[in-house]
Amino acid sequence: MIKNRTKSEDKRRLILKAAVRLFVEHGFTQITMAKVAEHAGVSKQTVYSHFGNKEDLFAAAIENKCLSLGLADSLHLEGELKTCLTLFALRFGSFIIEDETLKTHKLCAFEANHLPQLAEIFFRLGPDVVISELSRYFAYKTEQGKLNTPEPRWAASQFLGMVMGEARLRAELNQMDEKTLVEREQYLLNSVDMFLKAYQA
Amino acid sequence: MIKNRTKSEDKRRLILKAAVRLFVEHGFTQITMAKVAEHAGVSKQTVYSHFGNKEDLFAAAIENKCLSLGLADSLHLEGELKTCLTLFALRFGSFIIEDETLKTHKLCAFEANHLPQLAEIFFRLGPDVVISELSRYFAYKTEQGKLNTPEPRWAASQFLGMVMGEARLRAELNQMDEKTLVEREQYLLNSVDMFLKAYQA
DNA sequence: TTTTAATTAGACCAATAAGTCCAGTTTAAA
DNA sequence: TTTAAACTGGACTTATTGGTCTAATTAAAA
Repeated sequence: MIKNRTKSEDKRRLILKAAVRLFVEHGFTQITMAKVAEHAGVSKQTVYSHFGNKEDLFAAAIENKCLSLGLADSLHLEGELKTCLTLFALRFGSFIIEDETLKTHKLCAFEANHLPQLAEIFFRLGPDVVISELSRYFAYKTEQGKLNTPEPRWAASQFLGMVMGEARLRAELNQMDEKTLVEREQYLLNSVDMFLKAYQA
Repeated sequence: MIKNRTKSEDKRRLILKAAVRLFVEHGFTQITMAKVAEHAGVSKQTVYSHFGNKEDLFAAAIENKCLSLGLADSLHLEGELKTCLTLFALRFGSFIIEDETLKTHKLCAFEANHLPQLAEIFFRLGPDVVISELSRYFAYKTEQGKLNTPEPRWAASQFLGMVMGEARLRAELNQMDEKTLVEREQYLLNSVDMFLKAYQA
């Protein structure tokens, strides 16, 4: 079997790295095991030694990708309320229209039907984290008397939905246009104002 | 060549119908031309006679599906403001978590990379219609003095985002849970209230 | 050094699928 | 009835791919 020898672990990392890049860019069916082996600079047999079959390799690759997307960077919810919401809106608003984020999301959503575990991983490491963190923050701010959100999870859901907005719909379908993009920052600031107008205590 | 003879047109419709059902359910790569022919009760050659190749058949099927999803049913924006928004939220909120709607959306988003025309069709017949109609309605209500939305398209974007909410994210990834589902109507009513609190004149 | 695990390159297998071809049959128009 | 278009079923070609097997090579541990 495979132990944690240095060389072997190196190969494993190379394979995973290549798999992540190729799968996220081109999807499950378009990528062959031979291509992964080639891009990893490794023989096909070695790929099969480390990851038993294509589906397992795919799942490992997606999980790895989800963890490395950098979602956490958007989640520093500290400081004064409005500043905090604004910062989150701008950061997370950029994050969700990034090419890598979108490709991963679309891939997981699409393959969700025949690989349920995949969608579960993505949801748990992605949307669920964000909604939960935001809920917690809103509950806290309500407790502090700064906000009035009796249902923090609903408020989180609403805020997230607004931050996505038209830009997210367009980006997902490769229909982003100049107008939506240059107006995006103003739109996000406006959404924060709108949210506070409805929920500020 | 193929004229508009009755029998021939019938066959064409049968093929398209089968293609729509199969492609939407299982995606592009999973469906073979032989399967389409079989489900349409037609020979493979006939499929190729009517639609030159697999990609053309796919595009035709998706366009057909987009037009028949029944989006328009959500778009009767008439009557008193709050009633109208509530009705829209409930109808559209249901529409976007329907299985057929989701499958079509995910398919188009996923195939958007290598079939750009497809994503364009979907965006034009789907999201774009909704945002535009809602914008128009908000502009009108602002003109009437009932709302105060200086940027109607932003407000539309925000309202749509809220209507999607957590349920949409979950449904897309097959992670719908009981709680989110039974609370959905209350959530949508709450979103209408929240929107009006921020934007009612 | 010896031995054992890991890797490699490439042949190989079985299955699948897009698209073509064709001889014979059905359909419908003239 | 004649004729031409449309359809059928199935064989066929060509190409791809997931996965296995093997003999030879390399690397590391004992």
